[in-house]
Amino acid sequence: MEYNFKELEQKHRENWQKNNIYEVKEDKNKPKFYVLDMFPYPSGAGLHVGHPLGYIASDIYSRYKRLKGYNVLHPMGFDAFGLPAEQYAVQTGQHPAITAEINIKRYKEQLSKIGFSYDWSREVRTSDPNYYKWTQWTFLQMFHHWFNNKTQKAESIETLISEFKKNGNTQVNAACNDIPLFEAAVWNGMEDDEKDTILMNYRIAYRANTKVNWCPELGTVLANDEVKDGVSERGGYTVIQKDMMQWQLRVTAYAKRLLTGLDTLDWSDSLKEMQRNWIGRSEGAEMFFEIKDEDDKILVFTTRPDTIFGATFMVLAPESELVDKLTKVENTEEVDNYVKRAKNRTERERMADAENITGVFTGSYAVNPFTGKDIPIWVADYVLGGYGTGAIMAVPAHDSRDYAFAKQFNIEIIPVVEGGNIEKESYDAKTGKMINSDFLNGLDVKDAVINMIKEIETRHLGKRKVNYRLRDAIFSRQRYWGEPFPIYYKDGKTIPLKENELPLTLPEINDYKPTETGEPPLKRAKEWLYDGKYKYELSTMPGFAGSSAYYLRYMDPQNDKELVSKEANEYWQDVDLYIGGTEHAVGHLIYSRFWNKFLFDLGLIVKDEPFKKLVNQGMIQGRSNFVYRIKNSNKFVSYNLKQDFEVTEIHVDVNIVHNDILDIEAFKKWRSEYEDAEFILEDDGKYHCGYAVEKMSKSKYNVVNPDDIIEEYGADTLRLYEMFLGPLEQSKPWDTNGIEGVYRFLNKFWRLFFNNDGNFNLSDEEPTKEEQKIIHTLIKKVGEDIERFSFNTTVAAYMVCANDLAKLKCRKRDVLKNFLIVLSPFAPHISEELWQLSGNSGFVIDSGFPKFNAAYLIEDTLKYPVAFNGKTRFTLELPKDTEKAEIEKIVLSDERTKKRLEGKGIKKIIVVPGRMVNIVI
RNA sequence: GCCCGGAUGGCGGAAUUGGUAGACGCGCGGGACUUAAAAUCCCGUGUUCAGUAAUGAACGUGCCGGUUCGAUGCCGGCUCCGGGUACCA
Repeated sequence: MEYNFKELEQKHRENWQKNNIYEVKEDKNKPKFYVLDMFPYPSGAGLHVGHPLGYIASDIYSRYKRLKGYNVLHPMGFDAFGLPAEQYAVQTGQHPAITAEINIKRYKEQLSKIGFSYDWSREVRTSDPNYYKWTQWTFLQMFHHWFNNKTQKAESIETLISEFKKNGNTQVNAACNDIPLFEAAVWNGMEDDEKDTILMNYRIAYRANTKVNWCPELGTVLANDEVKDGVSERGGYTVIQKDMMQWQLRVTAYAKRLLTGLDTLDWSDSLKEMQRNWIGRSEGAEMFFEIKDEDDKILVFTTRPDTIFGATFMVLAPESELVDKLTKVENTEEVDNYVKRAKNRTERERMADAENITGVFTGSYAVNPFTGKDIPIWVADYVLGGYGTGAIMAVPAHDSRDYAFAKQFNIEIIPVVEGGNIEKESYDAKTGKMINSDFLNGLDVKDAVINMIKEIETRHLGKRKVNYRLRDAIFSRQRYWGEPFPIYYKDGKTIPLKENELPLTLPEINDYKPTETGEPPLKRAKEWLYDGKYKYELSTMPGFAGSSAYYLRYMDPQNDKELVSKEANEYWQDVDLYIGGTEHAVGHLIYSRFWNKFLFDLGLIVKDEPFKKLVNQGMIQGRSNFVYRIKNSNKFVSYNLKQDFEVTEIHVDVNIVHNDILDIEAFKKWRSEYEDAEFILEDDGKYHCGYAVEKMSKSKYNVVNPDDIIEEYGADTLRLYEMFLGPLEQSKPWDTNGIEGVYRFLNKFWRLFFNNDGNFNLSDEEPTKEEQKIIHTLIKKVGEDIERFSFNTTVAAYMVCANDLAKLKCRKRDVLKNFLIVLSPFAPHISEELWQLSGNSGFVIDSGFPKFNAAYLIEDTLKYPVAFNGKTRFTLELPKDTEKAEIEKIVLSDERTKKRLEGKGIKKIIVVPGRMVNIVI
């Protein structure tokens, strides 16, 4: 019987589905295990061979855990809101819901062929009103809560109101916007809309004026993580800074918890580091500098309070409110021009221009509170409005940017830390002894910082302060294809919908472009009003809204009363294993953690962190092939002969190249222009192509479609080969050439179950000791390797085992049963077929992982490598329990040792029992 | 610039704790079976040198240096590649 993968794979997939074997329910008798993939955004292009890598890995782990007796939750769904479907809608007028539906269908088709063990009954789609009802609901909760810094928790806005009634806001320590203090009497005397305005400054979901990344081409704002190098991540369009009224989420309130929480997670160091950098905690002091002859003060943040004695000037960001106040009449024109120019520049221009040092003097002076000296106040764009206080004290001797500025404008440079040579450059290191610094002189930098902060606090100049780089998340998008805000506006007031009014569904419109006046597309929905009268919020939520809590929804996807029921959440708790790409390191993975912590504060879920362990699969790169056309001709020269000609390198479709040999006939048919192409071949009569590893993309003709691989080799081969390519977390190129190897292995494995006449035939004989050793080595290795996500070596172990058993012509039922079970996480179809042919009942996934028996692996003898000066020269087989002295004796009496020792004395001999022998001569 | 990874045969990669470097697979070379091909099976395959040969020797994990009886792995200094991030005070 042949290994007919096509037939058997389809048969079993249908059978699995018919029997719902991947559906799971809460089961208190079994330990739970939750394995999650980052759900895909279904694009029009479909899957290429790089996409399923992580899905295959998580599927293997899920199946393995299930074999080990766990109740495994392994769901899949679709992130269906988003920009590409909307842009397609703008171009063609096709409703994005239709585009999304088509793409999802295609994705599901492709995914289903790979044989994943998803519980599709739990599928979620972010664009489904029954799903986004809960996205809107969570938003409302954020609207109704504030963050108490004292308890480090979100609390109901009602607690805040009753506190205002009693004491005003004087004793409240909240994560909030800048707001003046007021007493209870003032609060109680306010009109309702005044109160609303005040409260808006405290809400976790709040609406405020802020500087945003505005992308004119896309007609929408973007979050910081959606902007890369000053252009939009999607599309690469210019992004400018603009002030706008926007909904925002107070992620910054959670900065501390987001940071400390990282220590409890089993994530890669690089990923944690990325999050730490993004959160950007820096410790220092905030302090005031008095203005000379004025009543005003400048508040600055510094991480180097120890260097205040070297602060010889101050710099304001062009955006700073102080600029106008502090600019002297005679400097007004110059400063205004400078500020105007700075404001009109895009992020990108500012970055490109970073080496150009610019700035203008305001005419005002501040007083250095420690030296008493007057120091000039400048405006320069190297100080950012959005970080710290938008103003700095500049210490040119110990900050490279201040140094460059001082050199440019001839400002005094006073060294206050011993170390560098400030003639040439600033000395930025935080080590050395203080000088020129009065009471700090002689102290180390570390101690000087502590002493200085103490002094600043005693003299009431300022206080210790921790600053974060993290910004609140801008939550409005001026687009159509997203979740509507459950908010309407009435008489200037912002009113949330009630829970029973959810979901607020997206209305139909006839044109998906922004309006002529630049308002969001929802403006076109004329009849879309609350109670027929009041305007809804017209912007929609960003992409990360729907993906921030989908892992909770999978626990209880059909619940229409709650986001997730208490029972379901208490059972499934959190994600034990999350697999996905690193591109979400600072976007989705920060927002999700924030979202989760918020829901945790409300007591709705039991875990503070959503993703216990996270594994980032590496990118699968493309492997492109090239042909070389001789210039001004239609003649192509083979790779190794091309140096004799002037040639153009041309990408050629990898699907018509095999082992870098071009299929010339297929090439001629590929493009009409190549129909009459001529070729200069090598001695072997073949055309050899060049190759390069680059990103997989259509334009490089190196895209490989998993459907084609499955058609030719089957899903099991695809699954094994994707894992065999290399370590999961590493980037590696896809090269279809190697796939024959795993395909051969599966055929070999198949043949183990058949006799010479090709009939299925297993023997019920007792396995020999040798056979037991082979299979138990495999059982041990597979368990260990899967646990540490070393899937490429697992595949190697299967091959070794199959080779060994084939050599022994072993057809023992006992042995092969274990083999097919341990293979089943990687190759579920073939395993299922052989499981059933072997006469077993049920499905292989419920068979239970075989128990490893160490007794079969015990050896009577050990092979000792004998090394001379650390280089192994021969090996010696000795009984396992040979004593150290005995080993030494045997080694020394060996002929080969004697030969090596001729004329030389032994300096030392090292014997490590059970390991090796090393002789130093 | 800063932070985090990485570099091993012609290629993808293995070596789990400092103990036989190159598992497994691809490719390549040779052979068996076959009228032939495919499939399958067997042998060889890091480099260099010596030898008719069996075999033997030297070198070898990006580079330079160190620790150690012993280093792909640890330490110091570089080079190159990938990723992240940036006038963040």
